[in-house]
Amino acid sequence: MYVELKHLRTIRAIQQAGGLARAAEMLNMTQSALSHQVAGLEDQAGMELFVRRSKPMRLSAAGQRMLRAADRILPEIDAMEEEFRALRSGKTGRLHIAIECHACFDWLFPVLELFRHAWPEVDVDIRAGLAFEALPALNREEVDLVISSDRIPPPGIIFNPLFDYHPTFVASAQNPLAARPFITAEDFRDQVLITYPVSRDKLDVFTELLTAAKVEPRAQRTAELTAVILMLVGSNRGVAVLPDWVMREVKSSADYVTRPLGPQVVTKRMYAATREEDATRPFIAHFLRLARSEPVKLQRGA
Amino acid sequence: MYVELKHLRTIRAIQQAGGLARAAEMLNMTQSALSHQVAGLEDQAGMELFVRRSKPMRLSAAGQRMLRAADRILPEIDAMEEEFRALRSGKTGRLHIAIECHACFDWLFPVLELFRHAWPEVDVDIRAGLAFEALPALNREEVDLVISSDRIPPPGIIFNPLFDYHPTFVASAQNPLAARPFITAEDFRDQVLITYPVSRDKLDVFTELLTAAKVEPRAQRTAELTAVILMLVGSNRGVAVLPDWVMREVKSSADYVTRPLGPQVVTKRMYAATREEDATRPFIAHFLRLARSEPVKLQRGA
DNA sequence: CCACGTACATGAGCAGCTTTCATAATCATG
DNA sequence: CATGATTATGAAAGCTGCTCATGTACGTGG
Repeated sequence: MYVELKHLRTIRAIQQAGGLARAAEMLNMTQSALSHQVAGLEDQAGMELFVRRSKPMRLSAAGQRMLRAADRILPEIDAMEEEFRALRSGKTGRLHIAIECHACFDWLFPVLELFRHAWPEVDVDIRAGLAFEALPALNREEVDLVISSDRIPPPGIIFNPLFDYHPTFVASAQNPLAARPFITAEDFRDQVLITYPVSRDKLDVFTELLTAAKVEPRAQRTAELTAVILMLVGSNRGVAVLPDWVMREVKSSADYVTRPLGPQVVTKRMYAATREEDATRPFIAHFLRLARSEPVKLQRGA
Repeated sequence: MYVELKHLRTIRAIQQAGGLARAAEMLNMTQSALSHQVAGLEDQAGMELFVRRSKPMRLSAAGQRMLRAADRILPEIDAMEEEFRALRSGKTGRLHIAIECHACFDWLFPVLELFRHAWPEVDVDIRAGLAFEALPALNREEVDLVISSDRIPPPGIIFNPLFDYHPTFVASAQNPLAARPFITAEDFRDQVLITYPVSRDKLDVFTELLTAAKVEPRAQRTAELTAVILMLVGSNRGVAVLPDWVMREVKSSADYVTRPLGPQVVTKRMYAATREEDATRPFIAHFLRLARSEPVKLQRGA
């Protein structure tokens, strides 16, 4: 038995039109074509789908069963086609974001909150892409946008610059390093360094400072959440290097000191990687605009 | 955009097979055919449904949306086809019953209880067909079986005999007619007659007795439920004529008397009307068997 | 780095399904 | 019983969708 949507549409049309001739008109075909089609379908089904005893042909019990399927399925198809139309016109789409940078949650949530209101039809999701390689996933269309620091863009991928930030040293006010105007690699030798639980090539403090200087901190411990890291730092259990925008709550507190990395200030750039063809889509462009303007407000507010 | 189930099957197959070539094999067609089809579908959709950057072709975001539709719709189609197979093999079907006879609930429920266990897959329903003409509904396949007393079968309809019964007079033991050995038409002149609220041509007491004798009872009042009629009779508010099988509870009570209609005993036959082609279907035949044997047990138990 | 294998795309040709046209059969009604 | 409405049927045209043959792109191992 090989059913097609065509058949379901036919069943529904005959039911609605209350007769084969009228239904044929609804479907823009001749009465003859419909008659042939119905005959074929009944052949497939192996039974009569219509009662012909009364003249305007009516659905039989089996036909009514098929109508039930039609009434459930065809609206789903219509809904899907509607979504595709919206997708084509650019009013909707999918924005699944992978972040390689733990601290980015801080500015990403406010940005997404704004985005969500502007593009309610877009399917938004975040995947804390720590477990997998985010950039290849972009190519496979498993995700649509990757938040990442500077890297070499693979072919087909564009790195859209968002904003610059300063990886900033933070310690307890009790820590001896609080006396320094800036912090150098050597200063970490005697410190417990608290970081996110990711590989060193994704941690600014290593890529920008320690790896090049071949300095190993006294110890390293990890915490998942920014708040936890700051708590540990506050109780002088260690020091950390975090992007400047997460410092806004801490700067006003007397318990903490924040210092630039030095001697020359380290500046990094945050990027949103997208597929080449997506970069100009209206809602992606809007997201990029938001992701450029909102985080700097946090940085200023710091 | 003209989607067909074929396309949904294709999407699903490519997803499951993880590639176009393997999917083509699954669907028993050449790789070329599938490639053409996918191209056509993407043309319809107006966008790429697959990512071709990585070699085994994968679903794009839009393709994943279509896969979701496929995963919802195709199982429904499979289920329907399964039902049709069962329908063809006679293991299942529909048994929507219309009853023209109020008192028939009494024996119909026990019969359906037995039937339900034997044919759990058959869709059973009762329509208290008092509001509409049941026999034409049979022809239109709105119902599949009509419980009815003797009539002239319309063409295409078979009246399957079930059992014989005696319309029986019932009155309070206080009623003067309790003294009579049998009840004649004339006896109703002074009585309040309690009946179901249906037209006289569906009431045995009229069709078999009063109409022919041109006798009008002193008054007629109606009640929907058999139990209510018996209650009214028990308190001597009137008399009634009911099928013998409903008398079983009443006969043992000293409050009631039951008497045959006379002088010669009136016998009627109950029928189950079905469409000609349905009469031999296994589950219909089984229902008929049950409807022949079970009610007589009630009659004997009376 | 080249040769080869794998995976998908493309074009031409053809078979078969679907539609149309013309007409017949059937049914309901006045 | 004639008439109009509704569905069925058969033949022929047309088009869809398939296969075959071949091309292109990508990755891989010698």
